[in-house]
Amino acid sequence: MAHTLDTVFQALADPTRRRILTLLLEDDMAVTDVAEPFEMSLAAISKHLGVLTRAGLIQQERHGRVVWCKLDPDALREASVWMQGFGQFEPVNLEAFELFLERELSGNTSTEDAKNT
Amino acid sequence: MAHTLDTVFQALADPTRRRILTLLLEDDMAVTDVAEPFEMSLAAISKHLGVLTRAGLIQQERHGRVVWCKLDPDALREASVWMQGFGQFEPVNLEAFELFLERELSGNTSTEDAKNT
DNA sequence: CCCAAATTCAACCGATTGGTTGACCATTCC
DNA sequence: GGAATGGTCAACCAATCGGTTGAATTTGGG
Repeated sequence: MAHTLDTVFQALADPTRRRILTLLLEDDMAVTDVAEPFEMSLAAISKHLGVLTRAGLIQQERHGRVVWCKLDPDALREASVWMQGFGQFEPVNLEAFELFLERELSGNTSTEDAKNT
Repeated sequence: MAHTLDTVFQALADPTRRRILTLLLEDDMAVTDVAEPFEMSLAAISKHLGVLTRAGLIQQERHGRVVWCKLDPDALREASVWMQGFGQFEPVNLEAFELFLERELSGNTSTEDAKNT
């Protein structure tokens, strides 16, 4: 359970898998149809789909001998929340940078004994 | 752009690196200070910082013999934009993010504890 | 000048990744 | 029933990953 951020980001780190996601964005598809535009084996695509499923980014559902894949943005949303937080804190970080510069200019040895000439 | 989505997501896929980012969220730090809360070698942290730098998520600046690391959310924003394409998830709320941070900082990824003797 | 500190480099290790191929289940259809 | 279709499994491969240790490099200080 609980697809972690590790698995989500790991899943997103591969261009093939991201392309699969964009495919599924348009429509739900069977595994063979997902594989069609790619130049690799069906087994490889099947593996990629497994990674995406385990990451919680898609859902797979067997109907007869066809396995349907559909997007499930839950995990994506989770990761998105995590990422957006860093954008929010940007001004804070900028302040910290100024602090750092000040420290450097004054030759303070608070963190290190970094004394400039 | 040097940092592709591949490298950004790959960088984010490791819990140690995400924890480093949350550290740098608070303040800019020297490499040794970044490494301090972790239970792995300095060289390992140095490698992680290299990955983050190459992904464009942080910037490193040498001052004397100290290398300062500061957050650079540009690449993060880039990836975030990509994810936004996947749907109209609910607007990101900061509360959820802070909850997430809390969970990560206190609960930790269980890869390591025993920070203090 | 020499030592200590800060950081990286280099070689190495086991585990994982992304891909292949061929065999193997299921299911559908004639 | 038997063959074709849809998909996964298993073994294998080279490449990368995340970590280690030890040596090297650069800088600062007495």
